[in-house]
Amino acid sequence: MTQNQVTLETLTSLAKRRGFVFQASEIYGGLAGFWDFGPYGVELMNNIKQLWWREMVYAHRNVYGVDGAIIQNPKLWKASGHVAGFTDPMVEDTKNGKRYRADHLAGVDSTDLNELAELLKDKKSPDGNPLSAPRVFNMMMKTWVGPIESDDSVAYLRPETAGSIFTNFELVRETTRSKVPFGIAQIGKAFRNEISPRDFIFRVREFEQAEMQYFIHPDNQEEAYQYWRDWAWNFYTQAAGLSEDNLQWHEHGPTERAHYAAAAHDIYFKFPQGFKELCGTHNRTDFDLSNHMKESGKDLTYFDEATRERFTPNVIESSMGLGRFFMAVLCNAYTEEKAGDETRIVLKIKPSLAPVKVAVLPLSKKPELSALSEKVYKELVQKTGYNIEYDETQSIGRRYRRQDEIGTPYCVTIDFESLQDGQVTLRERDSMQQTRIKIEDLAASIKI
RNA sequence: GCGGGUUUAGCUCAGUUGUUUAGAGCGCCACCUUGCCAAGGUGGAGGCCGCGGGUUAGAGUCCCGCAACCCGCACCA
Repeated sequence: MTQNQVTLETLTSLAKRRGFVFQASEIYGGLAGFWDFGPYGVELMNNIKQLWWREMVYAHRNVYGVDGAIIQNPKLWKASGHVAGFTDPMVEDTKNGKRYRADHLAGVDSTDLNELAELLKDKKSPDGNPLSAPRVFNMMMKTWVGPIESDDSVAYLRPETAGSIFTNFELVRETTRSKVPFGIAQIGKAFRNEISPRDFIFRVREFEQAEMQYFIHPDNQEEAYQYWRDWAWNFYTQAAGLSEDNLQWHEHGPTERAHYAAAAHDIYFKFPQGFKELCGTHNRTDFDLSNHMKESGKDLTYFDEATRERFTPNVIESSMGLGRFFMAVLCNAYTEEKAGDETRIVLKIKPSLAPVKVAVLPLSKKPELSALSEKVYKELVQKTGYNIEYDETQSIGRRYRRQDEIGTPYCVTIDFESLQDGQVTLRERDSMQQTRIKIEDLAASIKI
């Protein structure tokens, strides 16, 4: 058995062939950085979201969910630092086209193009070539609200979901009558004009995040930071079933951190292209609430009745890219093993995450078998509520392999004896073990 | 965004120095098979050869532009 030897090509090919992920607007040649989820992809993604939501929101009695708008008042992104931080002045080497941060080359912390142009006037590129004039690169996607495109109506598609959590901090606290510490969680799309989308769905321009902001007393930073780091590790290894061998910690150095973070610990996953970021636990301090107070003029401080103390809550963030997690789940599950002379491809995915839980497979297309199989199928759907598939085409072996390839944990086969004895064969994905059981015991025998 | 490579069936790929109806394996569909791990037989569907322009009597093949993907570089709040 070789596990996690999957290449990016194998993964992309499987994802398309089996209906997990398609290139967005493929018939028009696609669009760099955008992907669509197919029938099995959307099931897997929904299961992933459900798992995270359960472990994050339902498992913590002081964590609440919200679902914010993608487009917010542009002032929000000014306060969050994204208008400044996401807009980088860049210069180009005029000979070889290599691009550099103008402020880095000039050795100043400035986004003023005139100032940078002046400072870089006589500078050469690291390769000794003349530089172009500095230009602004904006990573935020722009749009216009209302039918008239003017500077007044410019808005941005959110570059991260967190923004609306901070703006709703006070409303959520009030409506849930929460005391600090408490958390607000959100799953949703975010958009960034990445310069070069890469590596399948790893680096994309439209992506989905699952993140939670935990509001705490400033004295509790260490404790909360540690708690959410441990939570993240347990989530991936226990709840999601990722192998510990495929995960490692990565602590951000001072130059790596986002503009808002005082400390950052990422978990990296062993993707086909190497160990790369899967999720992050960041200490955002009071950066966000303080800036929103400044920009909005609203008071977002918290008064602790017990200690008679007023303070600006600090924030520990737990965030993850769902597309990356999706990819990690597939990589972690992908297995090739020998079955006779053939290579069997099987996604050893956690049953709770599997896109299809059970496949009902009549051994023959004879009407009397189809009738019983349809009945078994319908009853199973009703009793379990699972996504269940019905397949009667081609040989039984082939149908098993189809289900293996999408990670279906159970197959039920119905034969002519079933008509007599009311029993069917339940086949388990990983062991390929078969057991004969009564139809009425079927639903209870399926362990997800 | 820069440099290099690639793009032909759902997938993986072959197509010679330009020439008539563009191929293979796998996959898919139908029929046969009381049939349990990609079996076999027969039949079938599926390609404007990435898109657009050009050269030519004639282009999958040569030239130009664009797009997407892959590998480096740079970028990654």
